[in-house]
Amino acid sequence: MATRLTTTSYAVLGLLVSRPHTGYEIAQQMQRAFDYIWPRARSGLYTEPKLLVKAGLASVSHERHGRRPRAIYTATPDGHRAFRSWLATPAAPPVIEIEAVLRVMFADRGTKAQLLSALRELGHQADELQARALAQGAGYQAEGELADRMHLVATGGRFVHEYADMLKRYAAWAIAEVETWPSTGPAVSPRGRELLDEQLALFD
Amino acid sequence: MATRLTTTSYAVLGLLVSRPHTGYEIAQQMQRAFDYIWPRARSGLYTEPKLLVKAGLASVSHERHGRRPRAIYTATPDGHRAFRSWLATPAAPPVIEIEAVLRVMFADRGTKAQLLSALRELGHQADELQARALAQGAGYQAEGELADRMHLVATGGRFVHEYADMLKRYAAWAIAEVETWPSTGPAVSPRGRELLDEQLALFD
DNA sequence: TTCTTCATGTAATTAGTTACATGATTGA
DNA sequence: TCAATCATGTAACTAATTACATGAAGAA
Repeated sequence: MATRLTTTSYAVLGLLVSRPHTGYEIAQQMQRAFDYIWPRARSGLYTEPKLLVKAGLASVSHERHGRRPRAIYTATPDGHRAFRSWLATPAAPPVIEIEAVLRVMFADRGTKAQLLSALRELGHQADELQARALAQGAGYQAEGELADRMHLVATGGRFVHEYADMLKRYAAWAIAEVETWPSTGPAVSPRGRELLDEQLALFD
Repeated sequence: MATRLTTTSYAVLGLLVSRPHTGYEIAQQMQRAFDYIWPRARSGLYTEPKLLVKAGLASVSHERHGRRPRAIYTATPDGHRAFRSWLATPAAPPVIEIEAVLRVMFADRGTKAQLLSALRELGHQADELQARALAQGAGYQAEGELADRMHLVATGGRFVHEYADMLKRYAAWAIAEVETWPSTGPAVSPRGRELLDEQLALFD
């Protein structure tokens, strides 16, 4: 029976706990608020609330939107309870996927120019991320709906900012470092030893 | 025909390009070197090289290990070419999944203690990550096999270090911030406005 | 001999994505 | 009335995970 709920399910349930949402509103909120730290494809978000209904954690009512049906989901008392007990469980550890760094590790198979370009790209992506997050933060300043959750939005938003900043700093550092190499090949290996030692020395 | 290769496939191909690997060695290397930035379940890594063979990018030879068969994979000339042209393509943008921050955003549904505990947990996870990465870095100092790729390993390793450091700083900051709140509820909303303004001011 | 760790995979399942399709609303 | 954008989903596919199973080697 009740197939185990995922973190994504709980994120959606969390939205329904505060007020009823249509499918579209769920998709929108998930992207606006969580896309930076819990990215999911929009289309999949339409199916999540159905699972919650099947599990008894949400209820649907169907309205019409012109001639189209539209579903409105609300958390049931069971849903409220389930969400509260989820908050008491340990959180999944952080996960990252950074292809640019994978390319760093394989850079000796390619050219220095390719490596630099991957790193510059990473820097740009971080810039954009930070800009988007900033624009959104500014947007929240205006709105009333989130007024009493602003401390939480801001505390979450700070993470995104710090993260993007870290990416930028790393990209800049790596670019400067690689610039000093004659190539990505084994010729630079004395520098490799230095780098490694330097890094281990960051601890004491 | 040839189903499109994933980044994971190319990571495995990258290993085969430098020398032949058994399935076990592939799994081991992927975990040792890439688990921090490109995590994949061990068992799945055994099937990746089969796809490469099917695509003509690798070849297998079968040895016996006692009575058990064991496959040894090597990149074909096509495989070398394919890997080189992959290096010329743009890298996928970075992706993160940080459940702890999701819990921050929903913290008004739970207790302050729960939020603090999620944040402390994040801090510990970052500590462990950094410790593991450090131990591994130290391991590389000894070995000879990687000597001529040390500059790359160190440059990639630096990322992991910076990333873990960022997590630790954020967790510490957020804990200190939340400690000043009477609760996670809406009562603290003036502080919310301050936090947001502060954040927007980080740009100028 | 037995335990542990190293080594080698397969089968079943699932969470999530891509691609597709189309209705409704609003403003020019 | 046309274009753009807002809104609402479904179907097919796939990358990846979990769970399972077991042989080989070395140490005690």
